[in-house]
Amino acid sequence: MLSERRLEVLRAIVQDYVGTEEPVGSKALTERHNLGVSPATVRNDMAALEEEGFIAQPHTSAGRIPTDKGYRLFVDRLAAVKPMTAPERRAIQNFLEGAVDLDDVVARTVRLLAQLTRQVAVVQYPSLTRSTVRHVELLSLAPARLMLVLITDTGRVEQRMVDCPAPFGETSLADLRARLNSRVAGRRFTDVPTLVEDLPEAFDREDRGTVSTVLSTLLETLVEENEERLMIGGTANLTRFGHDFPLMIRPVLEALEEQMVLLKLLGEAKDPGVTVRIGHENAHEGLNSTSVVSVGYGSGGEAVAKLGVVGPTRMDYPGTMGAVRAVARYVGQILAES
Amino acid sequence: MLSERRLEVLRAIVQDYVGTEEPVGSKALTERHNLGVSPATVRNDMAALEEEGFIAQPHTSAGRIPTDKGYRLFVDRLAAVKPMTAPERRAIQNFLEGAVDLDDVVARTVRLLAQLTRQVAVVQYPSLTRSTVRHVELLSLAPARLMLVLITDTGRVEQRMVDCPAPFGETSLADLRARLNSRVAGRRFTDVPTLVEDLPEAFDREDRGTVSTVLSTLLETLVEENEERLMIGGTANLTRFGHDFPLMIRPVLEALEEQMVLLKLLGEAKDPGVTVRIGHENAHEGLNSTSVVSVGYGSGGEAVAKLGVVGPTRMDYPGTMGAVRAVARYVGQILAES
DNA sequence: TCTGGCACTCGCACGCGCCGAGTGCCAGGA
DNA sequence: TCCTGGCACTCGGCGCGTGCGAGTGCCAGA
Repeated sequence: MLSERRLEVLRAIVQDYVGTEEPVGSKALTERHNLGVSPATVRNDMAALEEEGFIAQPHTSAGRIPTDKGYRLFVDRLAAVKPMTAPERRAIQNFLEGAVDLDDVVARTVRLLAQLTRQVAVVQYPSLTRSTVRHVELLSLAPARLMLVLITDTGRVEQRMVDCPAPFGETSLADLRARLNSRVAGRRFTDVPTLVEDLPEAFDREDRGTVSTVLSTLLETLVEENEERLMIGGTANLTRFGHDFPLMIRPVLEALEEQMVLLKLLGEAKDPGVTVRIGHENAHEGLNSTSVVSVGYGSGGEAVAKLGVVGPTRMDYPGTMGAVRAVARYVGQILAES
Repeated sequence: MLSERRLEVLRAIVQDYVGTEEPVGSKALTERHNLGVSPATVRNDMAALEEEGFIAQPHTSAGRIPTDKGYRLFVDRLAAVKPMTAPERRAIQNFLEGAVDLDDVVARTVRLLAQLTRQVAVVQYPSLTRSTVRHVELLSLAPARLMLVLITDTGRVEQRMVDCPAPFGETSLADLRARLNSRVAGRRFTDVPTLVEDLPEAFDREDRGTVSTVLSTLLETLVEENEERLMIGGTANLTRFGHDFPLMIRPVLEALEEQMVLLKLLGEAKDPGVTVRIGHENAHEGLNSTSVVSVGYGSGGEAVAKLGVVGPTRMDYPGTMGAVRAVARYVGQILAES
C-alpha cells in the first residue's frame, strides 16, 4: 500500500533525523536526497506517512520526525545491518584478547560496546543455568564451616559459605568433593539437581545433614534470576541524548540501576539474531523513549547470555546492530578459548 | 579572626543553601535563624566572609553561596557528624545481612549507600594486598592447562588461567597445591612473593617450568592497581544535581567510568576517619564541582578498602558523613563474620 | 558596634513583533 | 492519474524593552 517512493521518503527522513536531531522538512529532504520529485510531492507523501502513523509533527508547521512505528518499519524493511570494517574487527579482537579472567572479559566488552556505539552498554554474565559445570570445590574453613566454589566452562566462578549442622571431617570432605565432581563435572547445570539427588545416602548418618546442606546451597545458587549478573557502562553517553534530556535521562538511569528491569529487557528478546526493541515496545516505562539492541552470545553455537546497548530511539540502527553483532561474535570466541 | 557570630552566619548560609539550592540573602537569613541581629549587621558579616573567600555572589545583587573554602571551614569546624538513628542502624544491618557472597555484599552496600545519601555510591572491593590468603586452589582443566583460584579472608575470589609449558601430572598438582597452601594460607598477600620464592626448587626439573608459571601468574594477580576492583551505583541521583546540571553531569559520569580516577580518589584519603574532599580539592577536573566523602572499612581494626559517595559540593555533610561511617562499620562486621 | 533607611544594581519574567521554515491546498500540466 | 509550482497560513524561536523585586553597600544615628 505504501509505494516504493514513500518508503524511500521514510528512509530519508529517518536518516536525516538521526543525523541532525532536528525535524526534517520537505524542502531539505529533496535537497539532500535525489528523490527525483519536487518538495510538493514529498509533502503529499509525508501527509500519507503521517496518516499511517509512521511519522509525526512535534508542532504544526515544523518538520516531521519518525514515530516508533516508523523506526520499526525502517529497521524491518529499509535498513541492512552494517558490517564492521576489517580494521574495526581487528580492534575488537585486540581489545578483548588481553582479558585476564571472566570479569575482565565482561568489563572490556562493556567498554568496547559503549565506545563503538556511543551508547549505554549492557552485558550479561554467562548464565549458570545455560552453562556446564567445570568443577565444584569444597574448602574447609572451620570445623563446621565450608566454602563451596562453583566453576563453569565459561570461566564464571561463584562461591558460597556453608554453615554445617555438624563438624565435617577432612576425609568426608574429600569424599564428598570427589563424588560431587564425578557426578556433575562436564554436565549441564540444569541437570545437577537430579544428578545429586541421592548423594546423601552414600554417607554416614552423621554426615548426611552436612551433605544435604551443601547440596541445597548448591541448588540455591542455580535458582534462575538469582544467579544472573550483569554489568553496564557508557552511561556518560546518555548526555548526548538530546537537548531536552534532563527529563529523559533520569528514568533511564533509574531503569538501568534495576537489575531486574535489565534482565527482563534482555530476556524478552528471543530472536536468534540481533533483536531491536523500539520505544514503547519496551515494557518498562522509563525506557519508552529508548531503543534496546540486543543479541545472544555464547562459546559454542548456543547463547549462554545476552548483551546489548540502550540508546535513544533516534539512533543509527544499522551501525549499532552491526557493532552489537560483531562484539557478541568475538566475545563468544574468547569464551570458547578460555 | 572570624568572630563567633560570623562563623554562625556562615553555618546558617551553608545550611540554608544546602536546603534550598538558592543563593541566600541577609533578610532570609535573619528570618530563618535567630541570630539576634538585624539584616544590616548580617550584611556586614557577609561582606567580611566574602572578603575572606568563604562565600561568593553568583552575580551582583544576588544572595551568597558558600565557596569550596567555606564548605571546608564548615566541615572542619562548624559541623558534627550526624549519627544514624537506631531504626536507621537496624535497617542498615538488616539490609546487609542477607548477602550471600562478597559480590552481593558489595552490591548491597552500594545500593544502601546510594539510598541513604541520595548520592552516587562507590565501594571498593577488599584489596588483595591488604588481605590474608585463605586458600589457593589449583584445578587441572587439560593436560597443560590449569586454573588458579585465590580466596581471601574477606571472601574475595580471583581466578586465572595458566597455560603450562609442559603437561603437569595429577600427583605434581596435588603436591604443588599442598605446598603452596602450607606456605601461604593465613599469611598476608604482601608476604606471598618471598614465601614462594624457592618453591620451584622442590620440584623435578620437568615440572619446574610449570611451577614457575603458576607462581608468576599468582604474583601478577597481586600487582597493585591491577587487583583493585570497585562498584558504583546511584548514578540516577546525579539528576538531582541542580538546575544547571546538563553540563555538570557529563564530566562526572565520565570520571565515574574511569576506574583509575575513582581508585585514586579513594586512595588519596589517608585519614583513619571519614575524609571529605571538596570541589577543587579533587585532583580530577571533572569532579571539581563535586565533593567526595570516603572512609576505610575492614573486617578487623584495619582498613582493607574504602567506600564513599560522590555528590554536589552543596550536600548535607553531617548526614552524609554519618551515613558513610555507619555503613562502613556494618560492612566491616559482615566481612568479619564471613 | 549595631541598626534603620535609602539609593542602586541587575537578573528574570513577561509581552510584543518579526522572521522564516514548513505546511496544506489548489489549479494547471505531463 | 500523478506530479508540480504557487500561495496563503501557522506557529515556534529570537531579540528587545520594560517593570519588578530581591539583595546589596553605604551612611548617619543610637
